[in-house]
Amino acid sequence: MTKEILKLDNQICFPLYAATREMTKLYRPLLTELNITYPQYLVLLVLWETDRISVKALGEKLYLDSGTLTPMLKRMEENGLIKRTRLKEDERVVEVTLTEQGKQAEAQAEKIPLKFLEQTNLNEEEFIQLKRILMKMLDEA
Amino acid sequence: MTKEILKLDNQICFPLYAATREMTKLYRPLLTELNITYPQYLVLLVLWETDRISVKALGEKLYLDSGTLTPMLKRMEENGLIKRTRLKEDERVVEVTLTEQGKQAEAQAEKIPLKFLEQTNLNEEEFIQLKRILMKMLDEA
DNA sequence: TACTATTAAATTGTACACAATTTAATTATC
DNA sequence: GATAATTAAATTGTGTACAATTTAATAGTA
Repeated sequence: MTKEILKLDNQICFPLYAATREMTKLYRPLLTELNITYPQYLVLLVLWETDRISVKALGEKLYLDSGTLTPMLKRMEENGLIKRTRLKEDERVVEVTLTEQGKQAEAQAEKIPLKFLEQTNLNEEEFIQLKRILMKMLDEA
Repeated sequence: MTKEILKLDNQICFPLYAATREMTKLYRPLLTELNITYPQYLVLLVLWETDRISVKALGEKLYLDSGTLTPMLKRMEENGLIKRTRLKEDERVVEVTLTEQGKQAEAQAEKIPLKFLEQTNLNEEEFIQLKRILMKMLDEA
């Protein structure tokens, strides 16, 4: 007899894991139009706000390390969305900036959040609660 | 000026994505003792309950396809946790079962859920709310 | 100033995750 | 009963994730 605590239905982290992947599935068709993935979309969200950012600072914002970011940013550079430049003042640092194409993608992306929301079955109250709890989880991370 | 709707802080899916990865980071040291990953842990949770299951049914439970499961199950088989057997009655189907070692791992795993909970900063009410909302998201998937 | 410590990216290697296709077996239909 | 359609896994190829290590540059210190 399996302990109740080890049953799949009693896990909290499994729905978290599954819902995240279902969520990115909803985004995927919207992002394919821009020829980007979900993590790449997050990088663009940051750059549309900040214009330029180091790989390290970007990693702190997105909870990703250079092992993930370096190859991903190289792909985005190849696709003409961003530029990677080593800083003159400190050659250890690589700064990421948007290309013209990367800047223009923002206009195209404007409709994504609403299109995503249309596909979900959560109401506003649930979104607020969900976000509050997830942010609290991330607080200690 | 970036539209408010495109700011990272205003996204709901980013905290979902980030919290999931932070959650698996908490699990990782607990699972390394058993020499398994988080998705492999989910497979074991299912098998501890059901004894035998087809790859297809497993995929439906975990929201994963054969492209992910086949290589993962092969690794688990190599590590001696499970066995993969083609059904005599229908040779298309591969059934997954636990080995002795896989069964015995359950005893070791019993302390994982509690150890995980100790590391989080959410209270019971928040866990209940979080789970309810995530399950609703998964309903439509 | 040499030497050490620290820091930021990049690299290496392993493991998901998933779209798209292929393979092999079974079922449905004529 | 032969053929077409469907089904279940496996395969192929691309893109994250992340631990661990390496490389190169800067900062700190005797």
